[in-house]
Amino acid sequence: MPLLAKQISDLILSGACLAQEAGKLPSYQLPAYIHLTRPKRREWGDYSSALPLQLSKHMSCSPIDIADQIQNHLPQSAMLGDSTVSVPGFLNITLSGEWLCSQAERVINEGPSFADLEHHLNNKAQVEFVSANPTGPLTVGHGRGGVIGDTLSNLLSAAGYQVTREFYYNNVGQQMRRLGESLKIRYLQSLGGSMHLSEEHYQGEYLVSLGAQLIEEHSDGLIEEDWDTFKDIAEESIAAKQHLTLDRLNIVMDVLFNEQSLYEDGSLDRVVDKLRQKKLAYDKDGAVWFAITALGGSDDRVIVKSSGEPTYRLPDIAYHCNKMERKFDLVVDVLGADHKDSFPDVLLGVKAMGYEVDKIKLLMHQFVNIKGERMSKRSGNFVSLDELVDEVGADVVRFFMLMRASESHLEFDIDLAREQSDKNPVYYVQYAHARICSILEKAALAGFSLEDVKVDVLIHPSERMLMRNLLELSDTIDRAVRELAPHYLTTYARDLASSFHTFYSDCKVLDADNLTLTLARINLVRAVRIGLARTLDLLGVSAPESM
RNA sequence: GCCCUCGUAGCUCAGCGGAUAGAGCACCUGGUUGCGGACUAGGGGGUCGCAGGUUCGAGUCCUGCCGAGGGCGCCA
Repeated sequence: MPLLAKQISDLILSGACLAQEAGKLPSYQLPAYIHLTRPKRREWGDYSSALPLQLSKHMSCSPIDIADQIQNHLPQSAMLGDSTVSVPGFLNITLSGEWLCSQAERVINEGPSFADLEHHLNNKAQVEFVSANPTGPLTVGHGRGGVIGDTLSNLLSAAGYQVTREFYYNNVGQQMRRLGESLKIRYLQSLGGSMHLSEEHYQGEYLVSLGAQLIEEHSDGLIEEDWDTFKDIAEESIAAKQHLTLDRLNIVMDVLFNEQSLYEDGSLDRVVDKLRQKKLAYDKDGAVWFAITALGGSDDRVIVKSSGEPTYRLPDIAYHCNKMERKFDLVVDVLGADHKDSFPDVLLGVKAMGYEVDKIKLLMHQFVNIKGERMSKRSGNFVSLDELVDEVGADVVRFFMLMRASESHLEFDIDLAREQSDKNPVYYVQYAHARICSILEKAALAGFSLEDVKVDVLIHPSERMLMRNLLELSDTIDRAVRELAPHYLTTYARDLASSFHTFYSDCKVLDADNLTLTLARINLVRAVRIGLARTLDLLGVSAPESM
């Protein structure tokens, strides 16, 4: 179905256009789309437009006159209930209550996809997220990126995109060497050796237990192996555990892309060669530099060290070129605040390689604080994502991670989430769903026939508000996709649940004395259940039938 | 020092250039001889960090300053 806001916008623009044709308004190029606001006061209707205020200067008319003329020329429409003009020049639209409630039938017929969009039906999107290196367990910060990326992917799918969820990891370079060394030292320590980790090494307990595990499996048979062998063992073990953690959060990747493959297929050399051809790469101090300043960037950067090893920038550029080769219409990098600074350099590199970089978007997210303490992987003293899921459960983690705008810091009070879990917003939403299920179960037992339902009996303000909120799911998906802002979904979920709870206390659904009203309300509730379940599904949160 | 993000109620935070700035928690007062009280109705509580600017209109856009976090490596 077309977006609610778009339909209203079209109505108002038609009215303005018709007024112009009738000579009641001066000719002036109208915008293709007008922004609507949701007024705070009920007498201002469901939607307001400030178009008359914006046109006033260009048309040399008073805003009120313009609003009056548009109102007089609004075309007939089933969805249009009432319109008013208010000072200083707003045009207010009230949706038809009967039309609103008639939409319940449509939602029921269309099912969970009722709010899906068709804007991007033949488009391909790729979302890269988490992208943790295989050097330790996932942190709560990775969890935030994971939930943001996965939910955004769900939203893109709902908007019509064919989505690829992708996880990129660096499995070459210095840090992997340190990982291998760290594990070897832990292994030797378990055998009674007196070697110690340096500050550069990974201190986490997970390598201690992995070292001990190696002794069970190989006894002292690995003593002669070098760090590279231990690196392979650690990488495989840690990566597997990371994906088990993601599984617990309902996050499953489509593609695991590793840095090593870019070395093996010659991608890195191709980037360097091409940059050299374009005079955008040069040699200095034994290293190869990327001439970022020549492209308008701040500083030139090394892409191949004097040791012959690439820095992370080169594979990052090659990887994004690879994404471009795969012909995605939209590429989203979900990055933590600590990694986002490299993004402009990568774009410059990809652009220099001859690709259109407009398709590549950044979704940056700030860190997560647990009880005010920042977590660090190297320190070995952190709350892992697994521990967080252990404490509060996957549903709460997913919902909480999306309650804040990505660019805001997120304070996750683990004690509060655990102790006062009754008051968690996620339960509020889930409770609404469970309540609905309970009602529908009773209705099913009563054996109502839903053949011939009259919707014009749904006249209570709580009923129309509930229906309006339900229909706004499409608009919410649209906006979340346009702005890459998956957190709009949690706000929407709370609003819809709140509308339902209000409706529930105002309107008794199963009323033995009024069959017509009962049937209409059952249908309304069935539609709301579909919308609520769909919203939770997009969030990756379960929709329990009882709790 | 330079760059990025944030600064809104006691706390945690929403807020799509529009009207009298909202929610949850906390505090206070009401509501089921009723479909799930994990609910609901209401109340108190605000110099939207500060100062300028753009605009008919700024919490929202621009500039400067202050504060918090992050980044500024031949680490990723």
